[in-house]
Amino acid sequence: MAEKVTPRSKDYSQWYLDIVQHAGLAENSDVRGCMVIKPHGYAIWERMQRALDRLFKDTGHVNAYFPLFIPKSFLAKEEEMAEGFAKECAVVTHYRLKAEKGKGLIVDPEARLEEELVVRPTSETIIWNTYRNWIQSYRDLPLLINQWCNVVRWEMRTRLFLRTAEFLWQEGHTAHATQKEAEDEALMILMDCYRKFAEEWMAMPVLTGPKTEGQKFPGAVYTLCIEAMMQDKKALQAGTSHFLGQNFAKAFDVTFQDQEGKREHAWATSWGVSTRLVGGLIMTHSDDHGLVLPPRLAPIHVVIVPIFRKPEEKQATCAAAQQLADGLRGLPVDPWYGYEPIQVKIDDRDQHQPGFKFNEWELKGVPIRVELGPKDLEKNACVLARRDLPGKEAKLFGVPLAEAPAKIAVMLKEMQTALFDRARKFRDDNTHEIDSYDNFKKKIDEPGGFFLAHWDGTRETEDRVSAETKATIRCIPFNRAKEAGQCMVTGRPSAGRVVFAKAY
RNA sequence: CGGGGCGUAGCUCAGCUUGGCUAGAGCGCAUGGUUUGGGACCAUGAAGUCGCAGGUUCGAAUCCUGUCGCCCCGACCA
Repeated sequence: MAEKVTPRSKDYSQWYLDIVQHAGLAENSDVRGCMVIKPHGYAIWERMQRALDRLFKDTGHVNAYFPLFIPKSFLAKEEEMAEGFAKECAVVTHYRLKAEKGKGLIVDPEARLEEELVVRPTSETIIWNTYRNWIQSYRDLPLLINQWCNVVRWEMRTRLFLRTAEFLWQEGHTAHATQKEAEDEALMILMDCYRKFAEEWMAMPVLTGPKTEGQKFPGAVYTLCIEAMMQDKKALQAGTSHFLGQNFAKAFDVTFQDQEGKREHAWATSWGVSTRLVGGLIMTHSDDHGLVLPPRLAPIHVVIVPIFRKPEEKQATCAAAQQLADGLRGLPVDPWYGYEPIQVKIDDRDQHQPGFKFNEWELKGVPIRVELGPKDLEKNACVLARRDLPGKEAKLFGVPLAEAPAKIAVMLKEMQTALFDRARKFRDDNTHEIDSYDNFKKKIDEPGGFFLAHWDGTRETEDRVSAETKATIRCIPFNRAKEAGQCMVTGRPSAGRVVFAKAY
């Protein structure tokens, strides 16, 4: 058997690249650092978008669109942000090319922009500059806006989905009349949208809590995050929600009159998740056979492989497959599947043998495979295989065709739960309390994982750990035990344990 | 940006050390036939500016210089 996927145990990075390539998710483009998202990868992102968009809408947000280009002076207005993003901005300096004999196209030196434009690395500045005109009164608040777009951050080192120079994301930007309302918003987005989406749709368990001062978003008062553990036990920041205080309102002079007629600066939040989630999805569930997709995000839920050799067998099995597909599509539409009927594919290609098809659909991560051959038809039955339970042993034989649609619907839900439970067990099994820094240094690489340790709360200590071990504080979990202790590095008092890990 | 590795057909790679005649293989692809319950087989065929640009040479995939890109490690990074 020609194995296409490098086993995780042999080379985790190569395994990841193999999955991305062989499942047809994305490839590197000829533009440095920029990827082409292929149809199967984009379909997953579309399903993520749809679920997230619904969560945002259900919590009162609306979509809008702001420009790709940001005047350099806007970016400069919020000092922390300017500093944070300066090193990774693409800049537009000219607005015209010209054809020159022998040289082809050259940048027209006559066409220099009066003010250079930055390709958005994030849109707080252009949006708050716009909000100045939109916000006059407390009656204009809250303003709850999201946008789906691309952003560019000129990264030194890129990895498909996980870190690319251009990526797709959503960024929410809200304005509020009070500090409390803005803080509630940042928390609500984190817990009711991001955590909920990660756990219930992606089946990816996440820790929730604030970042440390050193890890927060430039321009934020504080940053909340969802943080997940990948199968190599490294952490992935999967989403962030920022309380921005009045920093941007002040930088862009956004004020409103409150009920007493007083002028106040508006309070802000911003929050985002990106195509990085696709990388997280891969690294949470997939195995050495290929991609494993949680049913709620799978572009195809069920593939039916009719098995035949003679034309009359093809005719019979394909007809049965069609009938089964109709049965599945005819199930009551359940928002659980992503706001549309179950997606079914019949693979009736006759240039490939069934075994080939089984492997191919496993590589692509289709949650349920139905095998339907002459022997099954004799019994009016089919064979069901769940993607996360590989091997012949796990197949369900002799499932009556009449019962298959209902059975498959149940299996999809069971698989979703099983993936989440397995991922959570993996994370919990690889999360350790630790009190000795020497011990920590020994264990951070092998076995690795999340380490719950006391920390004195200082930037210096965090930087020292980072410099000495490459591990960072991923999050100060909301649900940590109330347990005073001593910093594992300095021995100074600590209010509770934080999560140290190596991260993507 | 520093260290290392690699760029030859869509993919994986051989050939390079020691320059030479028509640049190869496997997979994939096309056509025909036999097959078909876990990656079938036979036959025929299409497909490569040897990453790019210079240079050395009678002659460069092969040697030299430069350059671009990818991968790994570091630095950097929400």
